[in-house]
Amino acid sequence: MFAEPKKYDTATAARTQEHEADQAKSLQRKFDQMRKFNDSIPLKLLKARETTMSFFRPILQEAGLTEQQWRVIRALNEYEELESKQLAELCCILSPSLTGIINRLESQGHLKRRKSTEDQRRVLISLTDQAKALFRELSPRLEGRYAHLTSQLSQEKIQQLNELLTEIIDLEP
Amino acid sequence: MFAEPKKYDTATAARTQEHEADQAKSLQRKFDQMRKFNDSIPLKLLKARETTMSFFRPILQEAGLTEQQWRVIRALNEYEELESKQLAELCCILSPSLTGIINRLESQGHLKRRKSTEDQRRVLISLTDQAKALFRELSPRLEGRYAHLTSQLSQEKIQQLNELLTEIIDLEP
DNA sequence: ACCAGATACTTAATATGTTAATGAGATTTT
DNA sequence: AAAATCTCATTAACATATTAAGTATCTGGT
Repeated sequence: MFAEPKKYDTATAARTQEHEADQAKSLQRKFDQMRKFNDSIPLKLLKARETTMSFFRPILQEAGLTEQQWRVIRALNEYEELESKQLAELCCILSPSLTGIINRLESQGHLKRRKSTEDQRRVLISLTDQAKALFRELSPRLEGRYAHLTSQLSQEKIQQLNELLTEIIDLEP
Repeated sequence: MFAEPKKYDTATAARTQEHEADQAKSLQRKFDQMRKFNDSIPLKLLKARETTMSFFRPILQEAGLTEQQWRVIRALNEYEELESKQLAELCCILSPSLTGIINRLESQGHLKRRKSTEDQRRVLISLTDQAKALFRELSPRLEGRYAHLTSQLSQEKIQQLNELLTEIIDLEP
Protein backbone atom coordinates (compact mmCIF):
# COMPACT_ATOMS: atom_id res chain seq x y z
CA MET A 1 0.00 0.00 0.00
CA PHE A 2 1.12 3.50 -0.73
CA ALA A 3 0.48 6.42 1.48
CA GLU A 4 -2.42 8.55 0.45
CA PRO A 5 -1.26 10.84 -2.33
CA LYS A 6 -0.74 14.12 -0.64
CA LYS A 7 -1.51 17.13 -2.67
CA TYR A 8 0.97 19.90 -2.76
CA ASP A 9 0.41 21.27 0.67
CA THR A 10 2.53 24.11 1.89
CA ALA A 11 0.70 26.93 3.53
CA THR A 12 1.50 29.20 0.66
CA ALA A 13 0.36 26.77 -1.94
CA ALA A 14 -2.86 26.17 -0.08
CA ARG A 15 -3.62 29.84 -0.19
CA THR A 16 -2.59 29.93 -3.78
CA GLN A 17 -4.86 27.13 -4.86
CA GLU A 18 -7.98 28.88 -3.74
CA HIS A 19 -7.33 31.71 -6.10
CA GLU A 20 -6.08 29.72 -9.03
CA ALA A 21 -8.50 27.73 -11.07
CA ASP A 22 -5.91 27.28 -13.79
CA GLN A 23 -4.30 24.62 -11.76
CA ALA A 24 -7.15 22.47 -10.67
CA LYS A 25 -5.67 19.70 -12.73
CA SER A 26 -2.04 20.21 -11.96
CA LEU A 27 -2.46 19.32 -8.34
CA GLN A 28 -3.77 15.92 -9.12
CA ARG A 29 -1.14 13.34 -9.85
CA LYS A 30 -1.14 11.35 -13.02
CA PHE A 31 0.14 7.98 -11.88
CA ASP A 32 -0.39 7.26 -8.27
CA GLN A 33 1.14 3.83 -8.57
CA MET A 34 4.66 5.00 -9.29
CA ARG A 35 7.27 6.19 -6.84
CA LYS A 36 6.41 9.70 -5.81
CA PHE A 37 8.54 12.70 -6.40
CA ASN A 38 8.88 13.34 -2.71
CA ASP A 39 9.63 9.73 -1.91
CA SER A 40 13.26 10.11 -2.76
CA ILE A 41 16.17 9.59 -0.43
CA PRO A 42 18.45 12.06 -2.22
CA LEU A 43 15.83 14.79 -2.09
CA LYS A 44 15.17 14.15 1.57
CA LEU A 45 18.86 14.27 2.32
CA LEU A 46 18.97 17.63 0.59
CA LYS A 47 16.01 18.97 2.53
CA ALA A 48 17.27 17.63 5.83
CA ARG A 49 20.60 19.24 5.27
CA GLU A 50 18.89 22.49 4.42
CA THR A 51 16.94 22.39 7.68
CA THR A 52 20.02 21.66 9.76
CA MET A 53 22.02 24.42 8.11
CA SER A 54 19.29 26.91 8.88
CA PHE A 55 20.29 26.51 12.52
CA PHE A 56 23.74 27.91 11.82
CA ARG A 57 23.37 30.24 8.88
CA PRO A 58 22.45 33.37 10.86
CA ILE A 59 25.58 33.17 12.99
CA LEU A 60 27.83 32.56 10.01
CA GLN A 61 26.20 35.29 8.02
CA GLU A 62 26.68 37.73 10.84
CA ALA A 63 30.36 36.80 10.84
CA GLY A 64 30.58 37.26 7.09
CA LEU A 65 31.40 33.63 6.41
CA THR A 66 29.80 31.14 4.05
CA GLU A 67 29.17 27.62 5.23
CA GLN A 68 31.96 26.31 3.03
CA GLN A 69 34.40 28.84 4.42
CA TRP A 70 33.48 27.78 7.92
CA ARG A 71 33.97 24.13 7.05
CA VAL A 72 37.47 24.93 5.85
CA ILE A 73 38.31 26.94 8.96
CA ARG A 74 36.91 24.24 11.18
CA ALA A 75 38.93 21.53 9.49
CA LEU A 76 42.13 23.57 9.66
CA ASN A 77 41.54 24.32 13.30
CA GLU A 78 41.63 20.63 13.95
CA TYR A 79 44.45 19.52 11.69
CA GLU A 80 46.72 22.56 11.87
CA GLU A 81 48.03 22.24 8.36
CA LEU A 82 46.61 20.40 5.38
CA GLU A 83 47.15 20.05 1.67
CA SER A 84 44.54 21.42 -0.65
CA LYS A 85 43.56 17.94 -1.66
CA GLN A 86 43.16 16.70 1.88
CA LEU A 87 41.11 19.73 2.73
CA ALA A 88 38.90 19.09 -0.26
CA GLU A 89 38.21 15.54 0.76
CA LEU A 90 37.59 16.39 4.40
CA CYS A 91 35.25 19.26 3.60
CA CYS A 92 33.59 17.52 0.69
CA ILE A 93 34.48 20.38 -1.62
CA LEU A 94 35.84 19.83 -5.11
CA SER A 95 39.31 21.13 -5.84
CA PRO A 96 38.28 23.85 -8.27
CA SER A 97 35.80 25.27 -5.76
CA LEU A 98 38.33 25.04 -2.99
CA THR A 99 40.86 27.08 -4.93
CA GLY A 100 38.49 30.00 -4.96
CA ILE A 101 37.49 29.56 -1.33
CA ILE A 102 41.13 29.51 -0.29
CA ASN A 103 41.87 32.59 -2.38
CA ARG A 104 39.10 34.54 -0.72
CA LEU A 105 39.94 33.40 2.79
CA GLU A 106 43.59 34.20 2.15
CA SER A 107 42.85 37.69 0.91
CA GLN A 108 40.74 38.23 4.01
CA GLY A 109 43.73 37.30 6.12
CA HIS A 110 42.18 34.11 7.47
CA LEU A 111 44.73 31.63 6.19
CA LYS A 112 48.21 31.11 4.81
CA ARG A 113 49.52 29.14 1.86
CA ARG A 114 52.96 27.65 1.51
CA LYS A 115 54.44 25.17 -0.90
CA SER A 116 55.64 21.85 0.36
CA THR A 117 59.41 21.69 0.43
CA GLU A 118 59.43 18.10 -0.70
CA ASP A 119 56.85 18.20 -3.44
CA GLN A 120 56.52 21.49 -5.16
CA ARG A 121 53.11 20.56 -6.51
CA ARG A 122 51.50 20.48 -3.10
CA VAL A 123 50.15 23.50 -1.32
CA LEU A 124 49.98 23.47 2.47
CA ILE A 125 47.33 25.57 4.13
CA SER A 126 46.96 26.73 7.71
CA LEU A 127 45.01 29.30 9.72
CA THR A 128 46.29 32.70 10.71
CA ASP A 129 46.02 33.85 14.31
CA GLN A 130 43.18 36.07 13.22
CA ALA A 131 41.22 33.06 11.99
CA LYS A 132 42.02 31.10 15.13
CA ALA A 133 40.62 33.93 17.19
CA LEU A 134 37.54 34.05 15.01
CA PHE A 135 37.11 30.33 15.49
CA ARG A 136 37.30 30.63 19.25
CA GLU A 137 34.69 33.35 19.13
CA LEU A 138 32.21 31.60 16.87
CA SER A 139 32.68 28.01 17.90
CA PRO A 140 30.81 28.18 21.22
CA ARG A 141 27.80 29.84 19.68
CA LEU A 142 27.68 27.32 16.85
CA GLU A 143 28.13 24.44 19.24
CA GLY A 144 25.20 25.82 21.16
CA ARG A 145 23.09 25.74 18.06
CA TYR A 146 24.27 22.20 17.34
CA ALA A 147 23.21 21.17 20.83
CA HIS A 148 19.87 22.84 20.26
CA LEU A 149 19.49 20.85 17.06
CA THR A 150 20.42 17.48 18.50
CA SER A 151 18.41 18.05 21.66
CA GLN A 152 15.25 17.91 19.58
CA LEU A 153 15.90 14.28 18.72
CA SER A 154 16.55 11.49 21.17
CA GLN A 155 20.08 10.28 21.72
CA GLU A 156 19.17 6.98 20.08
CA LYS A 157 17.83 8.63 16.98
CA ILE A 158 21.00 10.65 16.58
CA GLN A 159 22.95 7.44 16.92
CA GLN A 160 20.73 5.66 14.42
CA LEU A 161 20.95 8.49 11.97
CA ASN A 162 24.72 8.62 12.19
CA GLU A 163 24.97 4.91 11.53
CA LEU A 164 22.59 5.00 8.60
CA LEU A 165 24.32 7.96 7.03
CA THR A 166 27.73 6.38 7.47
CA GLU A 167 26.46 3.25 5.81
CA ILE A 168 25.12 5.22 2.87
CA ILE A 169 28.31 7.25 2.55
CA ASP A 170 30.28 4.06 2.10
CA LEU A 171 28.09 2.64 -0.64
CA GLU A 172 29.63 2.27 -4.05
CA PRO A 173 27.74 3.04 -7.23
CA MET B 1 34.45 7.96 25.78
CA PHE B 2 35.31 9.19 22.37
CA ALA B 3 36.32 7.06 19.48
CA GLU B 4 40.00 6.83 18.85
CA PRO B 5 41.07 9.90 16.92
CA LYS B 6 41.27 8.71 13.39
CA LYS B 7 43.95 10.20 11.32
CA TYR B 8 43.03 11.49 7.95
CA ASP B 9 42.76 8.22 6.16
CA THR B 10 41.69 8.20 2.58
CA ALA B 11 43.77 6.05 0.29
CA THR B 12 45.20 9.09 -1.37
CA ALA B 13 46.11 10.76 1.85
CA ALA B 14 47.75 7.62 3.11
CA ARG B 15 50.02 7.60 0.13
CA THR B 16 50.57 11.29 0.50
CA GLN B 17 51.60 11.11 4.12
CA GLU B 18 54.48 8.80 3.44
CA HIS B 19 56.06 11.32 1.19
CA GLU B 20 55.31 14.38 3.19
CA ALA B 21 57.19 15.01 6.37
CA ASP B 22 55.94 18.57 6.46
CA GLN B 23 52.71 17.36 7.87
CA ALA B 24 53.70 15.05 10.64
CA LYS B 25 52.10 17.45 13.05
CA SER B 26 49.07 18.42 11.07
CA LEU B 27 47.61 14.97 11.20
CA GLN B 28 47.48 14.94 14.94
CA ARG B 29 44.48 16.66 16.43
CA LYS B 30 44.83 19.43 18.89
CA PHE B 31 41.89 18.89 21.20
CA ASP B 32 40.61 15.38 21.24
CA GLN B 33 37.95 16.17 23.77
CA MET B 34 35.90 18.40 21.51
CA ARG B 35 33.39 17.39 18.90
CA LYS B 36 35.26 16.20 15.85
CA PHE B 37 35.05 17.78 12.48
CA ASN B 38 33.62 14.65 10.94
CA ASP B 39 31.13 14.15 13.73
CA SER B 40 28.64 16.52 12.22
CA ILE B 41 25.16 15.70 11.04
CA PRO B 42 25.07 18.41 8.38
CA LEU B 43 28.35 17.24 6.89
CA LYS B 44 27.21 13.64 6.89
CA LEU B 45 23.98 14.61 5.21
CA LEU B 46 26.03 16.33 2.55
CA LYS B 47 28.28 13.35 2.02
CA ALA B 48 25.42 10.89 2.02
CA ARG B 49 23.62 12.93 -0.58
CA GLU B 50 26.77 13.06 -2.65
CA THR B 51 27.07 9.27 -2.56
CA THR B 52 23.46 8.73 -3.53
CA MET B 53 23.68 11.19 -6.39
CA SER B 54 26.71 9.39 -7.77
CA PHE B 55 24.33 6.56 -8.61
CA PHE B 56 22.42 8.75 -11.02
CA ARG B 57 24.83 11.33 -12.30
CA PRO B 58 26.24 9.27 -15.20
CA ILE B 59 22.80 8.72 -16.70
CA LEU B 60 21.82 12.36 -16.34
CA GLN B 61 25.11 13.53 -17.72
CA GLU B 62 24.73 11.31 -20.72
CA ALA B 63 21.33 12.89 -21.29
CA GLY B 64 22.77 16.37 -20.94
CA LEU B 65 20.75 17.21 -17.84
CA THR B 66 21.84 18.52 -14.48
CA GLU B 67 20.36 17.05 -11.35
CA GLN B 68 18.34 20.21 -10.75
CA GLN B 69 16.94 20.12 -14.25
CA TRP B 70 15.91 16.53 -13.74
CA ARG B 71 14.24 17.38 -10.45
CA VAL B 72 12.19 20.02 -12.24
CA ILE B 73 11.23 17.67 -15.05
CA ARG B 74 10.34 14.95 -12.60
CA ALA B 75 8.13 17.25 -10.57
CA LEU B 76 6.37 18.56 -13.65
CA ASN B 77 5.83 15.06 -14.93
CA GLU B 78 3.89 14.36 -11.78
CA TYR B 79 1.95 17.59 -11.36
CA GLU B 80 1.39 18.52 -15.01
CA GLU B 81 1.49 22.24 -14.44
CA LEU B 82 2.94 24.22 -11.58
CA GLU B 83 3.71 27.77 -10.62
CA SER B 84 7.30 28.78 -10.34
CA LYS B 85 6.95 29.11 -6.60
CA GLN B 86 5.39 25.69 -6.15
CA LEU B 87 8.11 24.17 -8.26
CA ALA B 88 10.73 25.89 -6.17
CA GLU B 89 9.35 24.51 -2.93
CA LEU B 90 8.87 21.01 -4.29
CA CYS B 91 12.33 20.83 -5.80
CA CYS B 92 14.00 22.66 -2.95
CA ILE B 93 15.40 25.25 -5.32
CA LEU B 94 15.32 28.96 -4.55
CA SER B 95 13.35 31.18 -6.88
CA PRO B 96 16.33 33.03 -8.37
CA SER B 97 18.02 29.76 -9.28
CA LEU B 98 14.82 28.36 -10.65
CA THR B 99 14.39 31.30 -13.00
CA GLY B 100 17.64 30.39 -14.72
CA ILE B 101 16.90 26.69 -14.76
CA ILE B 102 13.53 27.33 -16.33
CA ASN B 103 15.07 29.66 -18.90
CA ARG B 104 17.57 27.04 -19.98
CA LEU B 105 15.06 24.21 -20.06
CA GLU B 106 12.68 26.39 -22.02
CA SER B 107 15.30 27.33 -24.60
CA GLN B 108 16.10 23.63 -24.97
CA GLY B 109 12.46 23.00 -25.76
CA HIS B 110 11.82 20.99 -22.63
CA LEU B 111 9.14 23.15 -21.09
CA LYS B 112 6.59 25.87 -21.65
CA ARG B 113 5.76 29.01 -19.73
CA ARG B 114 2.42 30.76 -19.64
CA LYS B 115 1.00 33.43 -17.46
CA SER B 116 -1.92 32.69 -15.27
CA THR B 117 -5.08 34.25 -16.61
CA GLU B 118 -6.29 35.10 -13.15
CA ASP B 119 -3.14 36.43 -11.59
CA GLN B 120 -0.75 38.03 -13.98
CA ARG B 121 2.10 37.70 -11.52
CA ARG B 122 2.10 33.95 -11.62
CA VAL B 123 3.91 31.87 -14.21
CA LEU B 124 2.63 28.42 -14.97
CA ILE B 125 5.09 25.87 -16.20
CA SER B 126 4.58 22.54 -17.92
CA LEU B 127 6.54 20.00 -19.91
CA THR B 128 6.64 19.81 -23.67
CA ASP B 129 6.00 16.51 -25.42
CA GLN B 130 9.71 16.34 -26.06
CA ALA B 131 10.44 16.44 -22.35
CA LYS B 132 7.73 13.91 -21.60
CA ALA B 133 9.33 11.56 -24.08
CA LEU B 134 12.72 12.17 -22.51
CA PHE B 135 11.25 11.40 -19.12
CA ARG B 136 9.79 8.12 -20.32
CA GLU B 137 13.16 7.19 -21.73
CA LEU B 138 15.26 8.06 -18.70
CA SER B 139 12.90 7.21 -15.90
CA PRO B 140 13.22 3.40 -16.08
CA ARG B 141 17.00 3.55 -16.07
CA LEU B 142 17.05 5.93 -13.13
CA GLU B 143 14.49 3.87 -11.26
CA GLY B 144 16.75 0.92 -11.81
CA ARG B 145 19.60 2.78 -10.22
CA TYR B 146 17.36 3.79 -7.34
CA ALA B 147 16.45 0.16 -6.81
CA HIS B 148 20.11 -0.73 -6.91
CA LEU B 149 20.76 1.88 -4.26
CA THR B 150 17.98 0.88 -1.92
CA SER B 151 18.66 -2.81 -2.37
CA GLN B 152 21.96 -2.34 -0.57
CA LEU B 153 20.15 -1.42 2.62
CA SER B 154 17.44 -3.44 4.31
CA GLN B 155 13.86 -2.41 3.94
CA GLU B 156 13.75 -1.47 7.60
CA LYS B 157 16.75 0.79 7.33
CA ILE B 158 15.21 2.61 4.42
CA GLN B 159 12.09 3.04 6.48
CA GLN B 160 14.06 4.23 9.50
CA LEU B 161 16.05 6.64 7.42
CA ASN B 162 12.97 8.09 5.82
CA GLU B 163 11.39 8.66 9.20
CA LEU B 164 14.46 10.25 10.68
CA LEU B 165 14.95 12.53 7.73
CA THR B 166 11.32 13.56 7.74
CA GLU B 167 11.61 14.38 11.42
CA ILE B 168 14.68 16.52 10.82
CA ILE B 169 13.11 18.27 7.86
CA ASP B 170 10.27 19.42 10.08
CA LEU B 171 12.48 20.85 12.80
CA GLU B 172 12.36 24.59 13.32
CA PRO B 173 15.45 26.63 14.05
C1' DA C 1 -11.70 54.53 -6.32
C1' DC C 2 -7.34 55.03 -3.81
C1' DC C 3 -3.33 53.73 -1.53
C1' DA C 4 -0.17 51.20 1.59
C1' DG C 5 1.37 46.80 1.97
C1' DA C 6 1.86 42.09 0.41
C1' DT C 7 3.05 38.67 -3.27
C1' DA C 8 5.32 36.46 -7.54
C1' DC C 9 8.78 36.60 -10.32
C1' DT C 10 12.98 38.51 -12.06
C1' DT C 11 17.72 40.83 -11.99
C1' DA C 12 22.01 41.72 -9.97
C1' DA C 13 26.17 40.53 -7.56
C1' DT C 14 28.97 37.33 -5.46
C1' DA C 15 30.20 32.50 -4.06
C1' DT C 16 30.19 27.76 -5.00
C1' DG C 17 29.32 23.29 -7.88
C1' DT C 18 30.66 20.66 -11.90
C1' DT C 19 33.34 18.95 -15.76
C1' DA C 20 37.13 19.51 -18.89
C1' DA C 21 41.55 21.23 -19.94
C1' DT C 22 46.07 23.17 -18.70
C1' DG C 23 50.76 23.67 -16.61
C1' DA C 24 54.21 22.50 -13.45
C1' DG C 25 56.25 18.99 -10.99
C1' DA C 26 56.97 14.05 -9.74
C1' DT C 27 57.17 8.97 -11.17
C1' DT C 28 57.63 5.18 -14.20
C1' DT C 29 59.09 3.11 -18.35
C1' DT C 30 62.17 2.05 -21.82
C1' DA D 1 68.69 9.97 -19.07
C1' DA D 2 64.77 11.00 -22.07
C1' DA D 3 60.05 10.00 -23.00
C1' DA D 4 55.76 8.71 -21.54
C1' DT D 5 52.76 8.76 -17.66
C1' DC D 6 50.81 10.34 -13.54
C1' DT D 7 49.60 13.70 -9.91
C1' DC D 8 48.35 18.24 -7.87
C1' DA D 9 46.73 22.55 -8.20
C1' DT D 10 44.78 25.90 -11.05
C1' DT D 11 42.04 27.95 -14.82
C1' DA D 12 38.08 28.06 -17.90
C1' DA D 13 33.25 27.73 -18.93
C1' DC D 14 28.97 27.03 -17.60
C1' DA D 15 25.19 25.97 -14.02
C1' DT D 16 23.46 26.69 -9.57
C1' DA D 17 23.23 28.84 -4.53
C1' DT D 18 22.50 32.83 -1.84
C1' DT D 19 21.13 37.38 -0.46
C1' DA D 20 19.46 41.84 -1.74
C1' DA D 21 17.04 44.82 -4.69
C1' DG D 22 13.71 45.71 -8.34
C1' DT D 23 9.10 45.38 -11.13
C1' DA D 24 4.71 44.28 -11.96
C1' DT D 25 0.58 42.77 -9.94
C1' DC D 26 -2.70 41.89 -6.48
C1' DT D 27 -5.14 42.57 -1.85
C1' DG D 28 -7.25 44.80 1.91
C1' DG D 29 -8.61 48.77 4.31
C1' DT D 30 -10.31 53.40 3.91
